[in-house]
Amino acid sequence: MGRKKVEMKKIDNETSRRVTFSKRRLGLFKKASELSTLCGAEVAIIVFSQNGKVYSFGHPHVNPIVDKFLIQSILPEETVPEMMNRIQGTRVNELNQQINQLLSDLEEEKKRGKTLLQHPEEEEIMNLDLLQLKHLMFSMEELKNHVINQTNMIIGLVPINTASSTQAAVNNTTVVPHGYDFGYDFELEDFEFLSSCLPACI
Amino acid sequence: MGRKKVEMKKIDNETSRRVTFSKRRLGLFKKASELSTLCGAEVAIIVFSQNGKVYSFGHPHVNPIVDKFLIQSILPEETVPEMMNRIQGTRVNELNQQINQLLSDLEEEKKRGKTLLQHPEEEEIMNLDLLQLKHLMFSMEELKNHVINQTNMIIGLVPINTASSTQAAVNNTTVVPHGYDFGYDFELEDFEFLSSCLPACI
DNA sequence: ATCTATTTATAAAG
DNA sequence: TCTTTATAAATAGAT
Repeated sequence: MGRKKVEMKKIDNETSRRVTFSKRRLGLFKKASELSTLCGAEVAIIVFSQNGKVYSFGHPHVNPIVDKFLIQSILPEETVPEMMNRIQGTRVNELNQQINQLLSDLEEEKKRGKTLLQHPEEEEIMNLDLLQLKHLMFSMEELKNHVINQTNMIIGLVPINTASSTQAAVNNTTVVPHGYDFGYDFELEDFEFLSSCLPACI
Repeated sequence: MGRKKVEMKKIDNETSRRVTFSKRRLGLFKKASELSTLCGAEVAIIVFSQNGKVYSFGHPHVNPIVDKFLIQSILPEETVPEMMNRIQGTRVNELNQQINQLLSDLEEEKKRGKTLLQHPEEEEIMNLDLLQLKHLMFSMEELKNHVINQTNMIIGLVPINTASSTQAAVNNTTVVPHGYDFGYDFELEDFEFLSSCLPACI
């Protein structure tokens, strides 16, 4: 796209390499911006120059997209679009309120010496929310392991584990000591434990 | 770049929006690939379609660039290029060996009832490595808080904290209970604690 | 998916 | 670095 066709290999001349980097970086960001505007997509770009300087672009913002990507890349593929739809359509604190409601319902039921699970209709609601919580716990546990593995790799403290994010990291602290891989035959205590540790479990 | 100039607003027609998304996404990735090749840069792109489907590009790989960005965005700006240079030039396990060496040196010194700090030359080496460790601890603590805040924001459990990554997250577990913000008047135990918890401290 | 008319990006020059 | 300009590349609309 210029006076001459350029060969697709690293530009030898330092000066023209820098010039090309500047021009094309801006061009790339412009293209990303257009893609975002025209198609309603979220785009994040991270560029490190050869000198280690960082440039980033994000519409609307880089970090939320990066975080979404990290979670996305960890979750089983088929659950992701549903989860994202649910999350994006959820007002802040709405899920929190749901959990609080469930917990106080639960508390009331316990006082009456019953469980919600004895009511078929409420059982279904409960299972739905437990499934969501289970997925969240899974994603956060995996995210933690991913971050640990990647950070270790980056700082070179342990040998590179090529299958990092899908394997559990070697770590001897148990953040979620129990109730993590429960099925539908869960204990009520597990549910309370899960809810209480959600904001601090990473 | 086509038969007609297009207005820079979201394309109304669903079909042509999808077509444009496909075409331009590929174009964007191609541009990124060229930038990377021509200029020796590292480029990562994350795209979410309007339907929440994720597409990513990374040269050489997405995740290492994303992780580098997360750490980069947390560290004080002036230390980053040096740190990255040091990290990139360090063979895997080299830093680990350095730490082990320091720890065994430390053990020997303790047996003799002395500390390395009494030797000016060794003190300097020690201070350098402690500074590095301190920065690492700082970055990891901040990274953890960042991930906690962003995840909470994403899943909507707590109100959005707009200054997330630079503020400590509200969390009542203390991952690093002491020795985190130490200066040069540190305790030897702190150094051992730091080293021992590095792989598990996120 | 493939084809072109056009627009856009950009290499080289100023 | 900033502008200009000739040309390569990307792509909008059509098939």
